[in-house]
Amino acid sequence: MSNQQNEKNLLPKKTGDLSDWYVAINRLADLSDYGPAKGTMIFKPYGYAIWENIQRALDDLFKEHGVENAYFPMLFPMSYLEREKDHVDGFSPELAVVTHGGGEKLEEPLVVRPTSESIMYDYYAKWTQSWRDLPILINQWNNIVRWEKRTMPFIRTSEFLWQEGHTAHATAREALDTQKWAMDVYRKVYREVLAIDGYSGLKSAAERFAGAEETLTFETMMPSMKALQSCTSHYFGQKMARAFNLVFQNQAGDDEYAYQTSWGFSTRSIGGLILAHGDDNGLRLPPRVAPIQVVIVPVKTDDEVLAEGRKIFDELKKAGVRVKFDERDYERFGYKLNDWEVKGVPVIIKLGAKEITDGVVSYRRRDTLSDGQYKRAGVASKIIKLIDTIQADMLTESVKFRDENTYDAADYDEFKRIMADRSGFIKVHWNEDTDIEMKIKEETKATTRCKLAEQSDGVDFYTGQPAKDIWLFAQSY
RNA sequence: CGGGGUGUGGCGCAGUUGGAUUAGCGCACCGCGUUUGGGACGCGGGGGUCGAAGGUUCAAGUCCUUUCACCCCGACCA
Repeated sequence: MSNQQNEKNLLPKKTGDLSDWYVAINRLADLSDYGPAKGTMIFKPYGYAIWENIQRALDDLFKEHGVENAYFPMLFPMSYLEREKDHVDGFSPELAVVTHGGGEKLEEPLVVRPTSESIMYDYYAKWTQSWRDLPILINQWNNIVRWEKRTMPFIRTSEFLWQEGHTAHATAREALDTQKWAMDVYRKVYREVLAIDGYSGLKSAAERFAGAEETLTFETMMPSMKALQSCTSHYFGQKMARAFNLVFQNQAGDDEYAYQTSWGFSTRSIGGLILAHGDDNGLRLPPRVAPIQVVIVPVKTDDEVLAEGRKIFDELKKAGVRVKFDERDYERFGYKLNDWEVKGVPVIIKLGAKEITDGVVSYRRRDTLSDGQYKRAGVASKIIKLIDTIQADMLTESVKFRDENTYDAADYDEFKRIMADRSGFIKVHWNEDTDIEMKIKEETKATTRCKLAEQSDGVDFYTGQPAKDIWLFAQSY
């Protein structure tokens, strides 16, 4: 933290130095801590609980689709990565390599997985003979190490957690459908669980995953107007299968390389969540990811209030709400309210003698900071409705923010003006050209985020030539 | 990897320019009491050897040398 404030552990303004705010909120909301080695982080219980909620949402959707979980080793020989040239070129700059084990130098160094395509596909090849062995639909929840030069808790760390799904199919169609299915799942979880909307589409050749033929991405807008690449889904065609000799005999009796996909969703999403929804008072968690959805804070911890608090607690718990009753008697009322506000709990119930006398339940919504009351009788169903409303409102807010900061640019001058004046996302007609892309990056710092699915007749904003494709540009995180 | 910065109780910092009594402050922590409808107050406590190593000096947090680490800004990335 840079300056004076924090006399009382208060949070800096989000509208001030975003980096200060981000670091402070991680500490004050008890989300994370720095690890002892550069770029590593500790997921504290409250932060990890958010991840568990995300995991559950994704995992359910994967399994519904027939994807099974498995686990492959974290260490494998360097030679595995080297079997696909683009793949190793993409990852070698950020590899952690184990050269010694048991006090002796290893004959062949082992890499700590930066992603698992190579080791998994080698085994897929061993397991596959016939078209009947396909598809293979495997996911793993694991950790990944990439030696990042510039790190930030959750957003980019040397070690991070994610899931990586890896599939092999008998046809290109099936693989492409799977690639798209995974992105649909991701988009759904971002929207419906994290209450964050963004843009999805195909990456340009320059921004594509190392070794992939096509990469689908979901790009979300952060308050700095920078884009956060929030998850990706790749189509490999037969490229990886060739490198790993993943061959099957098709129904006609011919040998054929399998068609493959991989897709990943990482703990970076938590960083996006913090940045997208947080405000000057701290974290704001959408109810579906919130480890605690409702907290009951007693004004005084006397017997009457405690008894009533426990009753409300039981009712909400029975109704399936993740609820906490803050019975701490060594902290004051005001302190506790602020504590839960910083932690982003969606609904705070304030319980005192007044409420008991009047037969009501007072609450505050964290998202809007507005207060309200319900009749005591049947309060659980009201709270559940409130939780749904908050979830929906936060998504609406996110969509609005995204749309309000997305601009069209007819030509490069306008493009440059927008980037310089207010930043944001820019939609343009453009014919993909890597040289032009590089030039734009140099001049404006903006890069292509993705090619949107929509198409229309228009003119290329850079060259003035006819163009159908609509591309999204922004500065990336 | 380039540029900038910082290492002093758990956290945030002052002290370093011009070396010198037992190294300070705020928050946090412990005890007691008074408080309690939006981050309480009083009194009393505990805790650091100044990132590390070496050197100069009668004397080093402060000067010199070396070294390590982390943070921020850029190029690379989920």
